[in-house]
Amino acid sequence: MGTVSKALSLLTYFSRSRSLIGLSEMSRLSGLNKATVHRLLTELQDQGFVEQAGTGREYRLGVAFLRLAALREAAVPMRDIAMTALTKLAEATGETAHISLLQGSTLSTLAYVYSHQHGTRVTMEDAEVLPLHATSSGLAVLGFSDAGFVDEVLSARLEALTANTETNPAKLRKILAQVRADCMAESVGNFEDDVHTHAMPLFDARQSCIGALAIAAPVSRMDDALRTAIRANLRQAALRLTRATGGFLPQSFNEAAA
Amino acid sequence: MGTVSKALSLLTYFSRSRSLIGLSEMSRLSGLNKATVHRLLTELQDQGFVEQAGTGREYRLGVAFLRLAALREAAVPMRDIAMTALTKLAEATGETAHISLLQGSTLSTLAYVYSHQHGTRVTMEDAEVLPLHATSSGLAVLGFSDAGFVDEVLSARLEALTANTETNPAKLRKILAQVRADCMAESVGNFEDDVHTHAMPLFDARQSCIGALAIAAPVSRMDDALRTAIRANLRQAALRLTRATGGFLPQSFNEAAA
DNA sequence: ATGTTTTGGTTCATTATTTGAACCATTGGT
DNA sequence: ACCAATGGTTCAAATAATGAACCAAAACAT
Repeated sequence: MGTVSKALSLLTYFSRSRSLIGLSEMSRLSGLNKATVHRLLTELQDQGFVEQAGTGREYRLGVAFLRLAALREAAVPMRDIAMTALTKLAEATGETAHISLLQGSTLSTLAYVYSHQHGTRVTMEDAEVLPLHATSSGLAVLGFSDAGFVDEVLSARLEALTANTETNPAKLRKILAQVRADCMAESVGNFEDDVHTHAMPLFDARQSCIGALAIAAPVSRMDDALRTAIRANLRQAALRLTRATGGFLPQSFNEAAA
Repeated sequence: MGTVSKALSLLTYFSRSRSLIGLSEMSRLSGLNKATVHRLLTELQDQGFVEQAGTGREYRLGVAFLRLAALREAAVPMRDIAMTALTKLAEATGETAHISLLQGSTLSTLAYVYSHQHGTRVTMEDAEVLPLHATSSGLAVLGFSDAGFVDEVLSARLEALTANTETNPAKLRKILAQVRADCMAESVGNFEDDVHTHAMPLFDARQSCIGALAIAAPVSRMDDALRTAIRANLRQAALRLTRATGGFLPQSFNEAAA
């Protein structure tokens, strides 16, 4: 594994619940020698990608990400376009709309918008990590990812997060076939009880799946009319979002959507 | 120079006006061999830090920055806090408020807020690059940066952007001494004609200066009352912003501010 | 107060990775 | 049709990275 890849992979150990990581802890998480981790983190720190904070001089993500994210948004206003799409989706459906991006073998929530039409709603958190096998967003992504990646994900230990979570790889493959046929994933109580979600994949300029757009609603509100509205609005919004951010739909998606 | 540093330094060549860079172009900009650049960019691409787009398969910043910026904001909501501070500053002063972060030897605009109290205003652009020697933000940063960095900046070729731009290193050092005494930088027509700006430095958890908070107004509106209001509001907002994002003021700043 | 464990950090002989001149196929310009 | 520039690849030689062993300080347990 290249040195640059090693350094960048250290960044993936940061999460919402683990925003500060010490040197020894990072060594344990990554399996790399403490001296190696120290050197890699020092190079990341010199360029502002991590910084030290906290009492024990733990590391956290640095301000370079804010800067470069702003630069990336100036070039491809993906988050801005996503916020517009999410707002419209939330208004049109009355439910929570969110977008997440692929990070390794998980999804990271980029943004979400709540609807205020009801007294209850499905809640999200910034940068929340979503598993691939147990969410509609994850299934949408897997449905349009290359076979090697799907194999890798399905051969890992799949955690049952609710009584409903599907963890049988053969059954998941069948679900993925359906996702490909529908160009949409649907999930009921797989990740959280009483939550019914729909998701569609998003693609980049090279037709690679990079994330998903999703709508989450309480099961109790999901009648046929709501489901039809969600499916129609989500389809339109996801296709528009991929195109608006300079992405292209893969052939397999186009064929199934026809 | 370490391999990781080399790879990350490639990212700094992207700018608002140069969001797509081809392999050969990046080789010329960085002075690195084309094969080396290709390998470094490939490793960055594998982790989502750059992606290929455009007709000639040029590279641009990737979606990983959006994801990790969201994660960083979840941990230290600096941009969120900054937007609140900028909004208040713009309202309190009636002028354009903005925040920029240090990137190498320049500043990168992170966010800005306009006031709508007047028919005219100083305008900004997302991710706009600001020079250090010719802006109040830059002078604020230099005033509270280590001597080696100041030497490096002042020994480079300093561009005269207006007839007013100070480019004499000895004079600039005198200006920096004044910035340190005032804990604030002030600049009239140095970067743009007819624009009067004030800026204060922002610090990180290790007391390093990482950027500046600034207010820009047309020269024609800058009377004593406005100047006093700007200075008071800016001082309060900058100190609060450093503290709210877990930063600490360096000793030199505390002594001068007393 | 003392001893133990764990931490962040450093060193340098050894090992692994990176480098870049030379090359190739394709695209763009004249 | 020819030339220039592009993105991309190869692999012997060169350079950087590695990690076991070590250190001082801090945290923890008694």
